Amino acid sequence: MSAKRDQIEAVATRAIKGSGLGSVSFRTLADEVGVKSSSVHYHFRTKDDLAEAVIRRYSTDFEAILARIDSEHATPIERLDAFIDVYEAAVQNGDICLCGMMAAELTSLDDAGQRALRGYFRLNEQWLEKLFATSETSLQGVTPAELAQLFIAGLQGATLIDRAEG
Amino acid sequence: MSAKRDQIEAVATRAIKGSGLGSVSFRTLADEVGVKSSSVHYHFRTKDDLAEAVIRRYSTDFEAILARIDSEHATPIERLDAFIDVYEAAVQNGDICLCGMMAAELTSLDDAGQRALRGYFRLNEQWLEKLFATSETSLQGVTPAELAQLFIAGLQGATLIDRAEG
DNA sequence: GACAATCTACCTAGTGATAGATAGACTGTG
DNA sequence: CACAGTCTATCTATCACTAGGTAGATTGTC
Repeated sequence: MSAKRDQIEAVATRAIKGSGLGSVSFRTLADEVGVKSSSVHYHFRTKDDLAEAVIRRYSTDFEAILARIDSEHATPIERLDAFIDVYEAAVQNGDICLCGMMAAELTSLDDAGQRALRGYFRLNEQWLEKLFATSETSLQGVTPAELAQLFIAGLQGATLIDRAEG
Repeated sequence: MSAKRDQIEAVATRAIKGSGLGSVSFRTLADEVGVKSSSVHYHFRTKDDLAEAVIRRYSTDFEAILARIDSEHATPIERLDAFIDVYEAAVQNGDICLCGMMAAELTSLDDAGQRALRGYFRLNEQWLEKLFATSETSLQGVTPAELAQLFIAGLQGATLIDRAEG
């Protein structure tokens, strides 16, 4: 895993968060990193490859964050607080979840990209679902799975709309 | 307001809902309507103009829906149900809120477009806020305005993620 | 020398946008 | 009524530019 490849992924991630995959080109990417566009193609054969790699990286990074939360906090409530803090910190930072951004561009992703994106949301949901299941809190008739879905939907929607409204 | 212009707006709206403003071109739009791209430019001088017009139209259409809900339903609970039904029907229909879609593309909109988009979300929030304010239900320490924001964030996020997960 | 990484130089296809022309409907005036 | 002028809506043709992608030469390092 070369350093340049990492750098390209990082720059691409930031750019996509800012204005979506559609407005990120091999040329602008290359310029920012300081190489030629063909060099970007060397590391990521197609734009679909780039998109998938960026989602995968984001997903595994997030997985690590969840693991850290689990190890640092014991109770469900503390863990949930820590989870929300991650999203809130991003919003405060003017940052948007990469995958929330790309959910809007879903149809312009190839199969592998769509699968990777689904993986990220499932990762979120399953973690939250386990959390809600172990918690004694139970709202009338709402399953932990439903609650988990509701939760990330709220968070993702909030980050998007927050930026639109300021 | 010519019929062709209306038709172009309608086709553009559907296309943007499907895959965003970025993947809608004057040419594809023109082909679908059955005219030349220059004729689309006649009605909408720039792409920014087109985007703004589409958002405005969507917004006023939605305003009419809210007015109808107000006139057809008396109690806050019934009105809220009717509101949710609108979003749920859209999701069931494989449809995504135009403005939720464009919230992701916010930065590629010009000032007028961004203002129009903000207008849509404010329209939603203010309607919901008034609804929650008149309702006797009050969660501990949550203002009607906050509740309204939470609510559309959840709905918007849900429509986006629903499509990603199926 | 082999291999990884980067370059130069190019291609094809598509973009938003503009210029200039034209057919037909509308409008005001003598 | 008739005619001149004007407006609407569309066309053809083209612009300058950017997109993703590719072939082949060059460089540097083990």
